Parts: sequence; C-alpha cells; structure tokens
Amino acid sequence: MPPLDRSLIAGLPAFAGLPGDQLDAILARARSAHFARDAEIFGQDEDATAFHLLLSGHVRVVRTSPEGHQVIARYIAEGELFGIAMAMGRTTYPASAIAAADCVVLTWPNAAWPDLQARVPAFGASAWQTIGTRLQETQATVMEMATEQVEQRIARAVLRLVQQSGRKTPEGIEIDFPITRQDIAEMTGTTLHTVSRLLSGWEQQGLVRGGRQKVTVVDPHALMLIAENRRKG
Amino acid sequence: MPPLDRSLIAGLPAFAGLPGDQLDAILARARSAHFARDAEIFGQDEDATAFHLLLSGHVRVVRTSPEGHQVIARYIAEGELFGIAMAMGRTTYPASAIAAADCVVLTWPNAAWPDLQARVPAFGASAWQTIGTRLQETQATVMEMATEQVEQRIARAVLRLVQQSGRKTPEGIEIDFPITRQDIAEMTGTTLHTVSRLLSGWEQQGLVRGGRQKVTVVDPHALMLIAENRRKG
DNA sequence: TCGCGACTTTGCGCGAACGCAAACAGTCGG
DNA sequence: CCGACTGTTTGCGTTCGCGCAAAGTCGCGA
Repeated sequence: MPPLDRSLIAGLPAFAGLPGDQLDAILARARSAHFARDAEIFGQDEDATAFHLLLSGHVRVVRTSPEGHQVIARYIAEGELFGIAMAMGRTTYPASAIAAADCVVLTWPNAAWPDLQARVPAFGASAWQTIGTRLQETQATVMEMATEQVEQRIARAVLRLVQQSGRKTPEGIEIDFPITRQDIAEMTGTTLHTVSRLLSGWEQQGLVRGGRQKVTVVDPHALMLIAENRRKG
Repeated sequence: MPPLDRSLIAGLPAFAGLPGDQLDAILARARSAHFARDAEIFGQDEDATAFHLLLSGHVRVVRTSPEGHQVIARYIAEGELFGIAMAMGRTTYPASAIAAADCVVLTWPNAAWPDLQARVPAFGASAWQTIGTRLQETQATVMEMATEQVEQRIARAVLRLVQQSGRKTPEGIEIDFPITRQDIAEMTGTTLHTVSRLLSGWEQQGLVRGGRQKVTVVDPHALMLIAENRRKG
C-alpha cells in the first residue's frame, strides 16, 4: 500500500509547521477510509483496537445506556482526534462513533501510539490538549444539565453546533450536516417533542428557521440571550 | 528544606514498586502542605501554577457558574492527582478545590511536569489513566442526568460515595467525611429539599440512616435496585 | 408520478421536582 | 448550661417538561 500524502494532514492546525519527516512518521502507519452517512466507525464496548482522526465530514459520538437510552456526547469536527480511549488505559470504546455525514477518516492501530508520541512530540501535546478540552466541555455540560432550563440548554446546543459547523447562507448560519430534532434532544437530555416545540416558537419569533434535518440560525445574538436566560436585555 | 521521605508515596498504588531513585525524582520538587477542613486549595479561574496529589483526607472539586450556581464535579480520594488542568494546556483552574476534611497535599510547580513525565514514565501513564477515568466518569454523569430520575441519581451518588470513601460501622457503611444534603444536591443537580425528602423516605424504609452531615448506608443492595429503577426485584 | 416511510408539529393531561416558607434539631462557643 | 447558628425536615402550591396520541409534511425510491 502506497504511503499517504503529506498534504492530507499538513493543513491541520495541530500539525501545521511540522517538519516533513514528522508528517511522514505520522502517516507511516495510518490508513485512510471512507464512511458513508450513518455508517458505524466503531461501536460502544467493542475492543478498542485503533484510534482515529477525522479528515472530512462529521462524526457523532453516542453512548447508549443499559436501558437503551441514547445520549450524544459530542460531534467531532474536521481535524479532531477521536476514539483515543485506549490511549487512556481502556480496552473498549466507551461510546459508538457514527458518521453524521460522509466522512474520510485516518486510522492508526493502537500499537502505533507510543511510537507516535515519542517521535512526534506535537502529537502527544495535541492529544493532551484534545482530552483536556473534552473533559472541560463535558463538565460544562454537566453544569448546564444541573442548573439550566431545557430552553437554555437547547439554545446553547444549537449555538455550539453552528459555531463548530456553521455554514453561511443568505438566510443565516446553518448547520452543515443533517441533524434531526431527536438528535438535538439526545444532546440536551430532553425529548424531540420539547425540542420541536421550542424551535417552532423560535421560528415564529424569527430567531431560527427550521427544516427537515436542518436548522438555520437567523439571529444568533437573540439565541445567546436565551442561553443566558435574559430574554431581552 | 529537607527532602520529603519516600514512605509518603511508596505505598500509593500508582507508584508501588517504583525504584527508589524514581521516588526521589518525584519528591525532589514536591512540597507537602496541610489544609484544614473547608480551606480552599485552589480557586476556580485562578492561574494554574501547580498540580497536586492528595495524601490524606478528602477534597471536593466545585465549579461555580456565572450565575452563582455550584456543582460538585467530584470528590478526590487519597492517592489521586488533582488540579492537573495546566498539564492539559489550560492556564487557569476550571474549578475550585476545597478540603472536605483535613488534608495533607503534595504540591508541584507546573514547571516540574515535563521533567517528571520524562524521568518517571509511570507518572505520565498514571496521569493519562486518571484523566481517562475522569472523562469516562464525567460522561457517565451526563448520561445519568439526561436519562435518570432524581431518585436514581441520588441513590447512585450515595453509593459512589460509600464505595469510594466508606467506613464500616455497626449500623452499616458510612461516608467518612462530613457531607451535607446540600452537597449531595450539588452532586446530582437537584435541591437539598428533594435530597432531604428522599433520604427521609429511605430512612423510614430502613435503607439508610441519616444524621447531621452524615449518611450511613444500611442496605446497599436495596439502594442499587433504586439506582437501577427496579424497586423490588 | 405516486406512495410510503421518516421526520416534524401540535394538543392535552399529568406528575415529578422545584420554590417558598416555617418549624425543628444538633453542635459549638461563650 | 444556654443561646445562636448551621444544617435538616416537612408542607403546600406551582410549573416545567414529559408521555401519549394524532395529524401533518417532506423527500426518496419504486
């Protein structure tokens, strides 16, 4: 199998400015793969045999409880590492990863991890940073769920999505992958009914525009006010 | 200042079996400090200038929202690292650390981190493991908050506390540091009223025994059933 | 082009849990 | 030993958001 081209990762913020031989070291044991929308990249409780980097597309990270409830832990954006569970001493994936849109994914076998950390210090630093940010964000989520109303949580979730994956359109900023009301409900710990009701309300006020598997934010500022629970301030 | 004695940390699981010179390397730049109950070890949003290891006692990690709401992210048990925010690329602490009981804490300046990781591989591995576990637990908390009822969450919180810091007594297993109903409320995202009501109910059924800043679990099995939402099964 | 399935909207009733308020203990300090 | 303070219990009214149910709509595939 021919080695992958440096240009695949040279543009990523985490690896920008790295010498060519380090880029090659990163790519040496990597394989690239394509996943169609809704395909499973790895499954919860499977043996964690590899870790991944998302080159393009969007990935949904989902945890399923023993009772069958699903929670969307996060969406992975382009250039992010994911499925690095084993690096942290775990042997199985704590969640499933599903392609939320068509994806291109770089994959390394677990065994490549120590070598990569040793030969490319920036890689290890980037991984630490990723985990740190994620822990921080997850704890912020806990705070939200503990202290905020459903409406605020949904406003925040939508804002986060457009911030992370927004695309400008004539009508506003829209989330550039298909997302259902059910998905938003599973991000915020509520039901699709409540999400639908609130989005409808916002649409009537002109803050957002809805659509099938689509949300467009027309007035981000007003949404931020809702997220902070001060409607007109 | 005389160097600290190896015996301080030789007994900790994370460092067990380490050669003496590595123990010395760990202790070389460490300082030990005592904190009285309710003392603040570090404060949220302060510059993260050091990281810590709890030798004895219990530490409460608290996040405060801009609106003043508090959430207890976790309790730190003996032998655990905490306040390693900076290791993950952050410059300020994302939460406060308060002594939940009298504590002895080992403290290193941030600058010691890279050196320590290089000279004591087990230290780096232990830190990864700690962060991984914490991320995992925090995500589990999100799931609970999203999908479970208040009663289940409180049952789980109490079980986790006795499991982590339980002490056997004639009446049952009690949490061996002072904890208020308010604290439990802040762990589970509810109010002290609701906690009080539920604990009272359980006490009448003989599952637990309450007290001022005290909880004793009499029937852990029954509590587990509540946590799994199947009362008599 | 038509039909079906997936997604969304909306109404209605209910119940869990909150918020407020007041009374009730332990504990510690003087 | 007493008083004040901090923590706990309990009642009551209210509300937020769920659960169920049914209708509506969009888009894809046959």
